[in-house]
Amino acid sequence: MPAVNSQPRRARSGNRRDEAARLAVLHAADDLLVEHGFGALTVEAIARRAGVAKQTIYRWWPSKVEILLDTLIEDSAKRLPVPTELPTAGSIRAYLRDFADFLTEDPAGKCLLTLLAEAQHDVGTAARFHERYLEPRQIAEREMLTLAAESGEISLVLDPEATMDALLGPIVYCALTGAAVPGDLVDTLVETLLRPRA
Amino acid sequence: MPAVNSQPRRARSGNRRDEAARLAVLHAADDLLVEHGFGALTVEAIARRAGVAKQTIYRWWPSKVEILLDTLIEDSAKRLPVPTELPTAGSIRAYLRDFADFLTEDPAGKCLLTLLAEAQHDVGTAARFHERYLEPRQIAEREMLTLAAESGEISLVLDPEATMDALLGPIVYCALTGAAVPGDLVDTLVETLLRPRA
Amino acid sequence: MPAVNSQPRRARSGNRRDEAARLAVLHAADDLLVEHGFGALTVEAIARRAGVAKQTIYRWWPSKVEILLDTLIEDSAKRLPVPTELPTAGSIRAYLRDFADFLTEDPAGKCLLTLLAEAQHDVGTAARFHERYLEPRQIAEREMLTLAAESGEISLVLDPEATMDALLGPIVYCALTGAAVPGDLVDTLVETLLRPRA
Amino acid sequence: MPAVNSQPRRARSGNRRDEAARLAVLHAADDLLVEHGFGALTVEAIARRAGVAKQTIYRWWPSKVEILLDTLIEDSAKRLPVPTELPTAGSIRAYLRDFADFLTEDPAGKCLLTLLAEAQHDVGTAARFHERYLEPRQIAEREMLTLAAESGEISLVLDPEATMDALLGPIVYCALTGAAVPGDLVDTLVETLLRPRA
DNA sequence: GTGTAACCGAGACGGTACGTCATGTCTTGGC
DNA sequence: GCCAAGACATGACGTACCGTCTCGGTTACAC
Repeated sequence: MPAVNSQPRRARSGNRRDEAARLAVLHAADDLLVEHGFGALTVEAIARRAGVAKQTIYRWWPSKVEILLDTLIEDSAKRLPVPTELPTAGSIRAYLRDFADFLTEDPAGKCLLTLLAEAQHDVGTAARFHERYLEPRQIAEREMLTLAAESGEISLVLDPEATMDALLGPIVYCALTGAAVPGDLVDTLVETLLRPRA
Repeated sequence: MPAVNSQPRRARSGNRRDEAARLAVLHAADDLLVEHGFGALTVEAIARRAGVAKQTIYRWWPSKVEILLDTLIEDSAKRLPVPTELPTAGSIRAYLRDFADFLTEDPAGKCLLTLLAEAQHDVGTAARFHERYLEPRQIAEREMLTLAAESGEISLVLDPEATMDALLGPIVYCALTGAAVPGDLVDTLVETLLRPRA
Repeated sequence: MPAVNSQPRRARSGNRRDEAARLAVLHAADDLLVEHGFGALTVEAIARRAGVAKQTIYRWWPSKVEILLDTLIEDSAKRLPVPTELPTAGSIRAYLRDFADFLTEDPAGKCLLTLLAEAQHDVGTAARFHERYLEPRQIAEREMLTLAAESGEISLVLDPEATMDALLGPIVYCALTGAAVPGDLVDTLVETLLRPRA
Repeated sequence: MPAVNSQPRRARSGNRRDEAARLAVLHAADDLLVEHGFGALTVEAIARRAGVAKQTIYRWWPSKVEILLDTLIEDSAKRLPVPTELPTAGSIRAYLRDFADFLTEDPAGKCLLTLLAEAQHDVGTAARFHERYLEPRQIAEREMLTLAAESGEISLVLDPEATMDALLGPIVYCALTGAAVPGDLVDTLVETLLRPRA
């Protein structure tokens, strides 16, 4: 199926950026990634699938990694907001469980794992991934922990940064190795590292 | 530089496999990976660097991933043995610290991260990586925990598998994100998840 | 020497075929053939010599044989037209002498011999060589003989096809064996097989 | 079918040349040539087919061309002797007809055409082909014509060399272009160029 | 209205690497 | 010393993508 969806697509907007093309590229990239893996995610394949010229991709994205980053950032803002307003042990636990589900079930989770992987292969990817995704999220997560600690909801054993590594690390590691995240793992870590009130 | 090292190389033994070529390929692959990253790790570049014909590589390895696996398995048997003989909380903690050093400092650690990453991109790689590296190691690690628990050295809060995920996950996650592994993180996790005697 | 010649080469016309590249390939192929023989005529060498990417060759020609056919057809239309307008014994004799010179001296003659040879090695080549070069030319040659006979210029002893075989065969055979075509051979054959008027 | 024929082949003769291997190579080469064409005639394929090691071929023949030459020389001595004892117009005509049959029907004729073709591609082959096959035969053929002329059996219009070119050329040309040799062509040429007695 | 400028699809181009095949040389070990 | 077996360095094969480039065609905005 080459193009996007039914409508005539003749909304081509002259000298403005074509939003339909932008979405077609984003969806094509994600579809290819989920269906055939990163190996099949070539710019030519994306262009083919999206019904778009290769040049249109290169005009707007410096690399296919940036396409995935766009997808990831949009999707994880929607699907996985960091609870920074009055966070409690409960909302943090829920966030971690959502994160586990996101990684193992959502197409955009595949996207995150892929970018984390590609960042190991290429320093440019690593830099952009940190800059655009990882660091903003880590800042929000640390704020979440700090606020919860200040409001007395939790009591940290380690500093916020190490705590988040200890909480997220096992989830990411399970996802990377294809294992399910053990249910009581998250609970136990929350219990021992956050020491929730009461 | 065609590498190899000093000795006359005339150990090429007729219709037997050339051990010098095998080592040259392994070292060339590791060197290229460390120096220029996975992107520069092409079969042609390995052959060039090793002073070996491309066909010689394809004769013995089905893919460059398998070359890295060979390197990883040999090196991590040497550098990172799982302490399965009379394990104690101390030896387990030492193992985890060695693991963190291995990942962040050793060339072969780069190799492990690369394979873990490439396994996200390609299901074949994932299968081989699990089969040849991850599962044998996980079995040994679970045995380590079980023996230590049975001998009363430690007392597990979670089952062995989840425990290892909780211990290794943060270390791997830090390595993947380029962060140093916080020193007290390992200690705290050992303390709370293994509950060492006395 | 990447060849091409003086003009700015910026005639590359977007998504249209690059005529400069086409000519560079044709000339590179012919040059290599004449200088180093068919054995050195690899697609890679042609690409190198023409200053062109290998894929550009494969995009337009299914094989190096087809490149030679293109050269041969263009050159022999220029250098060796079949005299089909009011042919006489004299013009036919001149055609045969031109043919002998073409085979033994012209670079494109080398091309014809090479294709005739390669047609012995490969049935696909044989088919294309007949289809694109040999048959059209044979048709023209038979027409030449028929017209000359009908206008009373010559009187055939054998049918046109056998006559052409008897006339061309010795010339081709001499060229194949590296011998000069004896001067009186052509004359004698014309005399005895065409029986010119007066 | 890897090997040659039934008998145990265990006549392998220690430090003398293995005649069975020699014949196996010759036959394998000819079979491959006839069955799959010159393109499939690789040294590896010959070795495989003959059940012989590659080195055994390289030990005795400098190239696959020399293998074909061996076959051709043996076969054409048997199948196509030049009638140099009391040649007549009739025996010469018979020789030409045999030659036509040999070229178009006999496996060894395929061999001759192939060598003639390969000689166009490679100067080394051309030299060896002339030296070992073509020149000895041309000498015998000229002697045939000279003897017949001296004994008054025929009367030459052209010198012997040009005459043989004129007689053989059309036959070879027809074979090369895949055409049948017209029956009356040989007769007419014999009639006009040899002018048989009475 | 009519340039004109930026977008778009299409796709040719010079490259690099892929994985395969045949070359001719070499060495082992058996006979 | 010959042989089967087969590893080796070399280099061409034909394919897939890379990222750059021009072409022609299509709006949308400025004049």
